[in-house]
Amino acid sequence: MAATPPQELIQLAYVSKRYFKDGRTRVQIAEEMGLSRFKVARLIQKALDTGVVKIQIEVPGPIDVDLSLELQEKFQLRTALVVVTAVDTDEQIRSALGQVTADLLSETVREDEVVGLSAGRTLIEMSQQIHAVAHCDVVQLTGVADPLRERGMMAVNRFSALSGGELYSLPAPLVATDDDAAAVMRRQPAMQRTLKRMSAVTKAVVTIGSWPHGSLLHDSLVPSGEAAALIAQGVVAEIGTTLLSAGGKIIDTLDNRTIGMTAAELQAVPEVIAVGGGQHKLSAVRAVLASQLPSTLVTDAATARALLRS
Amino acid sequence: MAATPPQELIQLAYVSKRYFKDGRTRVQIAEEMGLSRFKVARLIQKALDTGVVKIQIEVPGPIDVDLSLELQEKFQLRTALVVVTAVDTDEQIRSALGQVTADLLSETVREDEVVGLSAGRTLIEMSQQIHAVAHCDVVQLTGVADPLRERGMMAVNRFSALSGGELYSLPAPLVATDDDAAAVMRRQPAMQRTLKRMSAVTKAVVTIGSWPHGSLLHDSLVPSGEAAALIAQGVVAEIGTTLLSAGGKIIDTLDNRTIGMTAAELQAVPEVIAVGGGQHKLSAVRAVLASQLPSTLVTDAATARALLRS
DNA sequence: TTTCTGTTCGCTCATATGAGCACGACACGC
DNA sequence: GCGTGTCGTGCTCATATGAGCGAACAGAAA
Repeated sequence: MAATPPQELIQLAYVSKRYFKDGRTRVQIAEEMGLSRFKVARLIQKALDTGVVKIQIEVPGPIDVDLSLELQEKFQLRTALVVVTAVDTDEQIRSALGQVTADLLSETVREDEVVGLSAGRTLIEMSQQIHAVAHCDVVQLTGVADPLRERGMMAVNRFSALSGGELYSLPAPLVATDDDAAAVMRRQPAMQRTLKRMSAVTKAVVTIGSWPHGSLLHDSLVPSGEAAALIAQGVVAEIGTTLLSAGGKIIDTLDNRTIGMTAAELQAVPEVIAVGGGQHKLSAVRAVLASQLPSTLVTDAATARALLRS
Repeated sequence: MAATPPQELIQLAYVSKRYFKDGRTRVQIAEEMGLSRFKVARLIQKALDTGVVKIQIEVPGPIDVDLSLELQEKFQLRTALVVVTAVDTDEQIRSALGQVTADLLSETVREDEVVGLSAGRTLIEMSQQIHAVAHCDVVQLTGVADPLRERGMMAVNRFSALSGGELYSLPAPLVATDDDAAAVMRRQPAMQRTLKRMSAVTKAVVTIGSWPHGSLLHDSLVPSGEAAALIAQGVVAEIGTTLLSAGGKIIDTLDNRTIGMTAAELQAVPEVIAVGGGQHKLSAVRAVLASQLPSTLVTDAATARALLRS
């Protein structure tokens, strides 16, 4: 095909500018230039076809829209958010996921919702990045993992302070030494208040833990040597206090000893936002998606691509 | 203003993609997404406003559209073509001007027009670059300048060969030694045929000569020592065989001795394309524009910018 | 020449679109 | 409690737009 000659290029460019930049209608441009509106329409079409006018869609910020939409489609999610990071260290990824989750919550939390937060480093990150959120109650969904120590309740504390609503905290370990200990703790009035509130949660934000590496629950069990048995049972992931097999099946072995929202309660939450990504979390994220528990996923680009390949 | 949150960004990007890339109508998108068409319209508007959708207009090839349009506007030209060159040597500029002029003529010359060409290096360049043109007669508008020697008639010869029409050549010097010599030459039948055809020219392509440096006519007069007197009379430019003052006034001192299209005939041509640019031609181009003779100008970016500044 | 074919143009008419308006939700101040 | 301003929303209706059509023309083939 022949190159478009210069005089016509000028005309294409001029018409395009009037139309796209200046927002005139085709009719106005036609009158102005003494052409028929059809001619103008064809010029605009030609400008589009020949590449004189380029339309690019690009979101500001660290979201990869294409990946997000593909994930959303493939896994039947209400929303998927794929975060792009400059470097792929776990540190960076966690920070970026936290930022995006913070924005997501600022955006979606409505007045007087009941927001549930699990404990985890990514959500601590989130709580540091969030700057505004509607007035809402905050429910701590899981007990505090030993490795986090005093930082364990940071996320709910900060978030609740910001939201100005009621805080339902869970001052207890993530997992108790045995069933009885768990039962005792659950009976404490402070606990009861929070546990009862679980069923009112409208939006749960849970981090994805990867077994065996990258799970706070796993790490809490290692000292007592119990982790191996669960791995043998096929646990590859946790979401909140719920353990999952590679196929996304719920593994309830530990349920009586964990303190936090139950799998059944989680399933009843209208909006479950699962957050997780990074090098070694791929199969955990896959399991979580297979479980159908989350309606929204926040993850990183590398993980997203790997999920789409499989 | 707050940054647009991620979930909304996804929506903006998705709607934009459907609309701009996939060409769906707003109504279709609205149905597909379960929104009102007004909502979709507002999302698209927001995408435009926030810069999620960027529309850039950029012509392929060496034309600067903005400068061209500004020139066109400022000097009331039918068309202005501003050529962008990688390097600003006269050599490069001449080649680029030739190329663009070639494309321009390929585009605009209609069947059975009568095209007039002046002699000059830029038009020789043009004749080498042009590959197709409608069938038309070609009239040589000026005699041959001594410095060009045998290349003087190259442009008309090549152009005419390509067009397949009649060639009206002017095998004579650009300027004769005196009025009588000019009259004698003009009376030759071959000349008469061409000179009579001048009034039929529908499209004249003339190069802009700059006095004192960059003019074939000037250089032809230097040996006989006559150039100085004309410069003293204020000649700063020539277009074809017509001399111009800085204000664009026609200086007719030499008219009886030059062989070629007269100023009056040039004024009568419906479309006069003036071609010229390069370092030292600025004031000549300015004079030519002031003369109101050309309806189209082909020049380089540096000259265009200088013209717009003044 | 005639005929065929492809291109460009401007038309009609159904549909899409924009401007402006009215309504309801909500937050704020008295 | 009650205005009152500001949103976000979807409406109406006049206008802009796209799809598809036939006329006009040019170049190629017969």
